[in-house]
Amino acid sequence: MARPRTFDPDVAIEKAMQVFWTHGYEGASLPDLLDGMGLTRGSLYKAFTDKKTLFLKVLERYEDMAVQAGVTMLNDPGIPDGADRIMAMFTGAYQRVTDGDQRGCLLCSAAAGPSNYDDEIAAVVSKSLGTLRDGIEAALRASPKHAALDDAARGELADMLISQYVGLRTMARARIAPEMLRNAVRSVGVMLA
Amino acid sequence: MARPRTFDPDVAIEKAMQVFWTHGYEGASLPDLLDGMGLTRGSLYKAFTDKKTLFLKVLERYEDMAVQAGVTMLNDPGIPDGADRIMAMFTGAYQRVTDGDQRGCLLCSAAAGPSNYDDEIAAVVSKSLGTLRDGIEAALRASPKHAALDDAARGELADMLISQYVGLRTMARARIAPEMLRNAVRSVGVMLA
DNA sequence: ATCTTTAGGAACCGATTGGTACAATACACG
DNA sequence: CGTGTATTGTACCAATCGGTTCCTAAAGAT
Repeated sequence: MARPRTFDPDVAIEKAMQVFWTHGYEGASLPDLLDGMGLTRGSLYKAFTDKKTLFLKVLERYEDMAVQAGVTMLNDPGIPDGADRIMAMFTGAYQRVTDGDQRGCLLCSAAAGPSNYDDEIAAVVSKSLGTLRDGIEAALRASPKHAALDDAARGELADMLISQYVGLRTMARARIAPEMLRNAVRSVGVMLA
Repeated sequence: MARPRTFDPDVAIEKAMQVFWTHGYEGASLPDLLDGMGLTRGSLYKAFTDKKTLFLKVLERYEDMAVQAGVTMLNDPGIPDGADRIMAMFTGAYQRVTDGDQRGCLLCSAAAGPSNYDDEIAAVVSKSLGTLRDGIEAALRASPKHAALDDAARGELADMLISQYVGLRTMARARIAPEMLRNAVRSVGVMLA
């Protein structure tokens, strides 16, 4: 019909995700995004409406990617004990820091930032964190030690663990001493063991 | 010598703290601050140099106020068991949310935001979180159940608890369902009991 | 009363913010 | 081979950003 777009919206969102991840929502300027995405204003606004809409799309993508990866890990049948899967998630978070990634979690940064005054962003953040929480709960059910707990206690433990995860990744972004993060993870391991 | 200033720098910083607390560092504009502090540009820049310097002063004030209040609570001799003091801190954090304060923790927001690219801010954040962590560790020593732990294990537990606290308050800012926060706190209680 | 020193306030600064308008462009289809 | 249609890129927009300048008002010191 007409001139086709020369960029793939999916990879554009992927690139936008990287920009938001490092700079945060408010910290990422239009030039930052255009630069990182490799397109111009006209294309961006035509394809993604505006900055906030783009960010919401990025958050959805983050959910489809990072959150789902976490849930998959939490359901990994290759690790028989669900508690071990949870620990894999925590040690993975610590591993990221030692690998030099100190951007933390996009979701957690969004939680601490714009979600406080923007309902739509807050809703997406809540939903994604809920998804991860449910993954943790399912993993707990697949752990002999925690399968014995009653539903309420197990649910509360899942809530605590998701909160622990948010804290860990938030502190990672603040460049807290890595040993502190490692120790926290270790202590989670002791608790779950 | 000369004309004295008509405002108290201490209360000005206090007011600035409220503005930064609700809007975050990047989200708080100069007009926001001038409005909230009740003074004009000339006075602000004369007294506090610039926005970032003001924010650093605010963070110090936050440490002197909120963090020290936490540490005091963690050392409260009126509560014999240190674990109970820690629980008082966590239930207090939850209480804030049910009381309608969803601003979370200024320190945690700073951790998720500017501390990622600003060394000075990151340093103050780390220091304050470290202070709180040490308070938790001391409280653990004053808990019969945890006094028995070896130093390493107790220190790791303190690291985990401060991370838990950061996560809790970050999620509060994202307006996560309050029951989730309450459950997380409950689960911490189970763990420490 | 006068001098000195500083606070206060408003006008102003260039840079940057997110967003828009529009003309040039390039492809698909008749 | 036009022709229509959507994309693209650029120029531009008002508003706001954090910060500076400069003049006046005010008050303690002498």
